[in-house]
Amino acid sequence: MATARELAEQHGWDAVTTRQLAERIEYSQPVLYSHFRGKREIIGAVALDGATEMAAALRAATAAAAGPRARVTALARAYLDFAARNPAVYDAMFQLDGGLAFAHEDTPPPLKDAFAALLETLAEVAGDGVHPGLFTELFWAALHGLATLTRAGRLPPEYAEHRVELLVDRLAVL
Amino acid sequence: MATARELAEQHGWDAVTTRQLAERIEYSQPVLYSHFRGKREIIGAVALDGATEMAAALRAATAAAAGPRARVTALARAYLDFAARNPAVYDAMFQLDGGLAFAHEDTPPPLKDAFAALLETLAEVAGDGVHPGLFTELFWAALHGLATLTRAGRLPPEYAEHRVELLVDRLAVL
DNA sequence: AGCAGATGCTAGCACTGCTAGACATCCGAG
DNA sequence: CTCGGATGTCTAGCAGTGCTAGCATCTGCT
Repeated sequence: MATARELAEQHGWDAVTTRQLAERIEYSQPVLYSHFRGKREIIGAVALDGATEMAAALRAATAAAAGPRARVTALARAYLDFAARNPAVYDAMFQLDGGLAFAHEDTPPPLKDAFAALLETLAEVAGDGVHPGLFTELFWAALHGLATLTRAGRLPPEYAEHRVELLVDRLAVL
Repeated sequence: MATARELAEQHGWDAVTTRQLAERIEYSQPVLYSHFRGKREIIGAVALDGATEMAAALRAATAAAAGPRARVTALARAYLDFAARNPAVYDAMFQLDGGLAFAHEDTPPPLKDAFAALLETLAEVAGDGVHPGLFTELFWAALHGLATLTRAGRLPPEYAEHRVELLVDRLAVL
């Protein structure tokens, strides 16, 4: 898993072939298949790992901020920062097919927890009469859009900070 | 191009192999390479085609609505509707690597025009002192996040409409 | 009639994820 | 002290991928 993640961050997921991976861990290919059902499951494992890490990063960022507005801003920045610093892991979580279930009762705990980390901070700024879960989904979608479009070169990176401020200003009810 | 799009919509982009494609158009593989430099360019061509179509769909939706609020809501619905109805084309535009340039001066006209279609309607609700382009980028990112996360099964589809309403309520200044 | 360019094909390369079957090695029962 | 089975690993190979080199054929101009 660690090697897959490392390889993906260095040369992109395209470079993470079973042969490359096997060579790096100094085993032959079939050994991989006695630990994972296939490449998809390797991606899924990296994704779960990343989800745990992201949840921790989000909580650390919000804990260090005082007041609802500062917390939400810190949350958004931490999210986008995580996506920018760990593009391969972010891809494994949300872009690639890791065979993971979302928004079901059988969603793996790390994923649920990452969503919970968002919810904890966002619930207090959802506004009256707005379901916190729904608000979190919307806020998350906006962050996800910013993260993916920016990294894919679809949005110029210069004004990233302005977009975050606008996002918090408009979405959060303070 | 039409065959590639058809095949992608029916069985996903994974099924769009040069062999499959060649067989469907009743030619051999190498013929594809005398029209396109590679598979990437085929995806790019489908993407450009889709961008033109999307721009038209967005303009048609907003033209039929009266008042800023109705226009923005119609725009958002039309965008998400397009993504839901043409998942393969949407993927070609924003998810896959079609070798297209974004946010540069050499961005292909259809892509610029699709962004312009968003800008036309969103500029009037950006709010005072907010750059219309920046606002459009943020709104677009939110829509993109909703579209991709919903289709990937990351967001439950039941409350899609509520999310759109919340998005318009919060982001647009009316 | 003969040539040139366009147009298409067959065959093949290097790569992908994945698997069957053989081979070693070790551990515990008799 | 032997030996059967479990365990772990490997080599070799399959079917499929994007892409290309090189050869055939057909068309239209001179």
